[in-house]
Amino acid sequence: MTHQSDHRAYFFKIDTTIKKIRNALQKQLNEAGFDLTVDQWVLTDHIRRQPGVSQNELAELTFKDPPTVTRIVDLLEKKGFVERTAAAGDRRKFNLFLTNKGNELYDKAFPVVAEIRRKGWGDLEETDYQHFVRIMDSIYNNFS
Amino acid sequence: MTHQSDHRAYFFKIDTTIKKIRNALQKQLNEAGFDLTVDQWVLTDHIRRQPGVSQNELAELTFKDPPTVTRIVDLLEKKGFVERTAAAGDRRKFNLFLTNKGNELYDKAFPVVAEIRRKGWGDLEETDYQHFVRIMDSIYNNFS
DNA sequence: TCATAATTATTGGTCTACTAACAATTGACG
DNA sequence: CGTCAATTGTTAGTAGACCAATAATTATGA
Repeated sequence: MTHQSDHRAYFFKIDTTIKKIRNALQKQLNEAGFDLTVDQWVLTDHIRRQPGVSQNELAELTFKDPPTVTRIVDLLEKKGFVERTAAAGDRRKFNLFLTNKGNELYDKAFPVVAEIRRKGWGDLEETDYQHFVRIMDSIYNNFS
Repeated sequence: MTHQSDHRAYFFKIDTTIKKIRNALQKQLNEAGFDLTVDQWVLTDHIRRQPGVSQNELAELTFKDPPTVTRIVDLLEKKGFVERTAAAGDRRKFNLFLTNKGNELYDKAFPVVAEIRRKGWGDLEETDYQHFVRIMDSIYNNFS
């Protein structure tokens, strides 16, 4: 990697790619009539898979900040998809669960999200995925 | 790519990687004492390389929205790094230039940004870069 | 020419990211 | 036990991303 111009490009390329994925997913969610943002979906997905998870755990799992999680959970709660329950044995914590409405939403939205994911990966191969993971992890770890 | 779990991961991995890069770069800019965010740097960089560029051109180059560009340019102008000049022949447009202060900032900040970029790529190879570009472009184009 | 469409930039509103500061609670330790 | 530190979650403020709507200007076409 001797050419400076190539070095400059990798930040830009990752940035534009994630924007494109987000836009495509948001557009699909909107067109399918879901009252849900991409990040709200991400939290919903984690709560579904790990019922009772706390907000701090959610922050670690999603690489979001605790204040960001607070606000997204606020919105999900206001929409009636998620409920905060006092955690047994620690009055600082909440356990998060999907409501019935939240579970219904999840069941309907999941196929839409899965389809977008499949579409984005297209006909890239298993070996591509290995390259992809190795390169992304390498960049990530170079900053850790 | 038969395993669903792998499919789900690529969005997440791109998202966490770009966050990590942004955080590292912002931290370096802060520690070096620059009054500049990452996105403000991105616009500054483009204006330096293409003096007189318009805001809409900047939006296309950076994949940002015109309103976002307006607001970032507002901040750069307020800080005295950028000036808007009425475009000759089209009173709707501005031509953007770096001020002397902006050029001085650029000269000082560039090495810091370049170092972070180099650090992030680490000892990944030229062939890795080719894989990287091919895979990112493929995902991008699958949504276009 | 003149009405209409397109372009350029802006403003307003919502959502997410990040920092800093804070309250409430819990844990650690003398 | 009682003080101090750490943890959990929240609020406030700034910045950026996106959508929708708008004003001003320019381009188009009957």
